[in-house]
Amino acid sequence: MPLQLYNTRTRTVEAFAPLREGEVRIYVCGLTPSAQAHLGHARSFLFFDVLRRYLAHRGYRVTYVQNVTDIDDRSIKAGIETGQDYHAIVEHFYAEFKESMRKLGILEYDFEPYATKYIGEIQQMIRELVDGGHAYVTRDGVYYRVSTFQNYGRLANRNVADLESGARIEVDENKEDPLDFALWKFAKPREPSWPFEPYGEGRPGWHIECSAMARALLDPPGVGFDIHGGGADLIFPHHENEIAQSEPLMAQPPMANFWVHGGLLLFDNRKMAKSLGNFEPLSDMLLRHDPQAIRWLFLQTGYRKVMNFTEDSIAAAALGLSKIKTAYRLALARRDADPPPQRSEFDEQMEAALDDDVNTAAALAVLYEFAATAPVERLRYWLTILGIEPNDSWVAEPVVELTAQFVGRLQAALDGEGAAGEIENLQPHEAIERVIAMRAEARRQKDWAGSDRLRDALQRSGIDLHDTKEGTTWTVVG
RNA sequence: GGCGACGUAGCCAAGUGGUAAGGCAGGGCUCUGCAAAAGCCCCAUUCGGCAGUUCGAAUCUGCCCGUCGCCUCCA
Repeated sequence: MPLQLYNTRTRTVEAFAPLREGEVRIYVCGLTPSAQAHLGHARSFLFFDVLRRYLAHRGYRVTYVQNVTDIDDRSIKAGIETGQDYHAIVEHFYAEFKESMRKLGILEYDFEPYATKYIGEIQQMIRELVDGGHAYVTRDGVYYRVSTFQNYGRLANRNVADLESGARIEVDENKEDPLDFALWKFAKPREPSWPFEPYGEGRPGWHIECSAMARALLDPPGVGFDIHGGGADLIFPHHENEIAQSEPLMAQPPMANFWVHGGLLLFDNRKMAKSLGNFEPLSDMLLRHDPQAIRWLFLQTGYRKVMNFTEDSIAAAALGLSKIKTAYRLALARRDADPPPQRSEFDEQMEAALDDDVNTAAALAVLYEFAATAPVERLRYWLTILGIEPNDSWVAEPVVELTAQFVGRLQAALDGEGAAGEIENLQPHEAIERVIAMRAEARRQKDWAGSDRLRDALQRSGIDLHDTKEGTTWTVVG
């Protein structure tokens, strides 16, 4: 069974097949870094990261492009108001975004095109549109003539008449039609601009960059690429406009075979926005929460569904993930008994879940079912496909949280046991091991009271003990 | 006003015609000197409401109630 994937273009779930044998080309609309990114951005990009990893698992060579809109009205305005270069602002926020993506375990993109690095390609496309009668020049820019594109509104299931009657479209007497949109904006004083003969100096409109960069990087011949993605809020007008700009110039539309959109993330049941007072930068949120728990939380919900974020939900996800971490640790301990690598029921069920329109929630259920019995190598493999790579923190005790003061605290807790001196000058983890050894000795002598006092001392110092058949392990608690 | 999504146990959530996955929380048991951890088991006669189609509906149709999104920059 091939991968089944929902296609916004056809509004159905379809069997995925690449246009070129063995190769999948994906373009995802990236960030406009004129402000800090938030968790909603993370949800969207996290989904495309999983899709990409799974396509690679299915044996496809994946080319993943995610653009950077490094010029827009907001960054220009902010630059003028604060006296900074608009591009310095963009670079600052984008660097912060990339750091967040790294923490979330998102794979590096194959191409990360900046709009301002593709001015030539953008201008070339605008020329072709003007030459073909799809665009016209006004006093303040070059506009796309929507009336020349028959399929306008098809992706978003809107018809032109309804759109035109809508009261929310601003009236602009420069435009032939209210639906027409800017391809090129002529420069006003102090605005960054590029020369563009014969039309006039200025900068690209928002939508044209994606059309131009997707063509340049994924589809020079104009016969389409495989997947175009983004958040559901981009369907209209952004993706509709991209199609309108691209398809009249193509040898063989559609622009993208599959259009894939991720559901939006809400906070307090509202879209996150500064004006609503529910905005928290992604970088701050990553300071408060385990990035893998955030990914786990998103994996629990269908990618197309609107999802409401709450602090309770992330806490529950973190607990659920911790169970998997423990299972992984146990799997590591019994790895000698693992069967030789071969396809198993576990693999079958994971693929069945992910083949079904990337049903990560179902995949997680499979993971929970097999976590206690699967070979550690398979467990690691599938966790990695989901972007949850087991790292050192999964197996090693988090000694980093223990400072030199910890030993002092432990000594104080041991006061009266005559054991404080035993751990003098030891590193935190050595001190813990020492006390565990002392407790083991006490237990051997059936000195339960003494054993329990040592355990209590560790507990008061923030260390929980777990007795297993293989020996005693410990974890740091709050 | 137009377009669309959603409403499943205390909470999160999968399932979209064949008789309710999974996670968190809760309860029980096993193991253990005790505890913790872990493992096993239990936990919705029912899917916002009301009609209808069907042998059969959480899943399809209609109406109603509620929540949200897009139509303007937006992942």
